[in-house]
Amino acid sequence: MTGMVSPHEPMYITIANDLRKRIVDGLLAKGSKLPTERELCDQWKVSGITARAAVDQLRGEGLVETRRGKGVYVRSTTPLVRLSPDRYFRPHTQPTWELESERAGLQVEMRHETTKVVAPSVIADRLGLDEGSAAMCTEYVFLMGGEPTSMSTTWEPYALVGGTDIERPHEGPMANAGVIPRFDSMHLYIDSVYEVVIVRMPTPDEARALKLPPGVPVAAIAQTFRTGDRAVQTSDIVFAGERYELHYRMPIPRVPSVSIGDLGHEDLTLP
Amino acid sequence: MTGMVSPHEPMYITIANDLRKRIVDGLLAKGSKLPTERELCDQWKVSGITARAAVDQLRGEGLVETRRGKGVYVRSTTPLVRLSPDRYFRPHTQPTWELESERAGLQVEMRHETTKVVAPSVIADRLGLDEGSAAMCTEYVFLMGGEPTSMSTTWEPYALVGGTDIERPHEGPMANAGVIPRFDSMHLYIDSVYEVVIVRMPTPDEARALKLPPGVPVAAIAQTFRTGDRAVQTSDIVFAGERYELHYRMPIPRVPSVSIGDLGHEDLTLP
DNA sequence: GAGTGGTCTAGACCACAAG
DNA sequence: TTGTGGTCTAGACCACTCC
Repeated sequence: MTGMVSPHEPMYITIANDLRKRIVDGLLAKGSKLPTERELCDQWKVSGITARAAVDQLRGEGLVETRRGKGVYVRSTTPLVRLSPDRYFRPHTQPTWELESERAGLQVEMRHETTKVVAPSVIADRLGLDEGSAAMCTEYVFLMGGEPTSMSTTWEPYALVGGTDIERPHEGPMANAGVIPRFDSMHLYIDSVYEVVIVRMPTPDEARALKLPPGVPVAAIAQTFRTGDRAVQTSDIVFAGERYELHYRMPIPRVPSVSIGDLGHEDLTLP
Repeated sequence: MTGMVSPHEPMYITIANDLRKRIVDGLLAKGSKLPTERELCDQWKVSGITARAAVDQLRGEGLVETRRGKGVYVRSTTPLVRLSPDRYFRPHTQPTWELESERAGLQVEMRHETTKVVAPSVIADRLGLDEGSAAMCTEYVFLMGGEPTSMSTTWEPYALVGGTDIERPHEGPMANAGVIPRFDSMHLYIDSVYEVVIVRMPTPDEARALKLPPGVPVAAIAQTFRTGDRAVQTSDIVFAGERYELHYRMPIPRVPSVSIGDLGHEDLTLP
């Protein structure tokens, strides 16, 4: 009686396919409003729950976003920020996040809080510290255009920074400088960074902190800066998916195992 | 009469919170079965659709997986495969995917098909070719333990490989060798790889091809191999999220802009 | 107040898995 | 055959947004 389009294809899939086609074909532009659920009920002769299932389907694909009391809107999926491959090169007077966000033309804000803690065991492991060692821990929330887009937690060995000018990343003469010039000022010259990226759905806490609509994934990065074999800083970083592009450029040595070494992978526990 | 836990908290959220706690506390182990929807209805005195909403919530968080006719099961979220930072180093007689999957102790299978095509404009752009240039295009599906885990499409300029021993990546003397030794054999020595990673939800096509349960995100990578400034191969790669860890190790030059160059980011259109 | 999405009821039938 | 999740009905009330 309704569509009966194809046997075995649920009605809500049919409706979702129709809406998706209109989105990818550009008939429904980025930011535009979809038919209301009640309009879908009338047009397709289905119950509210079926119309809703169609919208849920598209939301799960990250194509649309629902706004209570307003409607359903086509999401913009264009990444806002490029994390460039030269993000760790010197000169590096501005921290990475600030450079990158300004490149995207967005107002930038950072909230942070530094405390002295006992390093959690996975962190002690990443920093090459003994169990129970102290570390300076800084928690960050980054906002772009007023919206939170990433959060991270950074640990530095207290044995390295305790009692120095850079004990707290955002105080003293190197306040707000990036990690590289901060350690440069201690004559600890960072020469490599190791990153492990995984893709997953956010925890409810992360979804709340990053104001992620349902169905939006995140990239979680475990990052460690080293000078030689010594780890000087490690971080757990969570990015709102679809807002960031991560760029990597890696040289490929002409002969086996030069310069970067052949240390194999690292075992990093991810957030 | 039911839980009445807190005002304003929807019942399905309360149920989802309870189930999530039992999962993260380990009371419900990886792979174990959750209460059936009907059991949840009885235990919480709610209708089926509410019990279902709770399960949908956890599925959207990637915590559980539904199997029709069987039940709801706690997903294992441990990544199966590490893509190591030395994955592009020489010697490189085995292709990357094979090395990495075997490292994970899984049987590996690759399906591929190579055709000569006119390079799509975004691909021509990435390869530095004129519009309408020909390219050799290979489509891959990779399976681990019988399950598809990633898919990719690779393009190489026909002007470079056409009529040579390596025109088709899986035929001839260098059949099934990795991209680096293949081009080595042509005296084209690849010296850098550029990768752009984004995180997003799969398209319905991708979800079907990779057999992804609803709510599982993917990593999409645009990858280009170069010898000097000349691009010799570019790929669009899609990984099932939570099955891969991407590892990167990058040297940080002691002085600005050495060795790797300071070419800035690249504009790569992502799949 | 009118319109929107969010939650919910109390059922029903279907498709699939397993004994 | 029984039990599971998947889809669906025809309503209802609530919370939020905008006028």
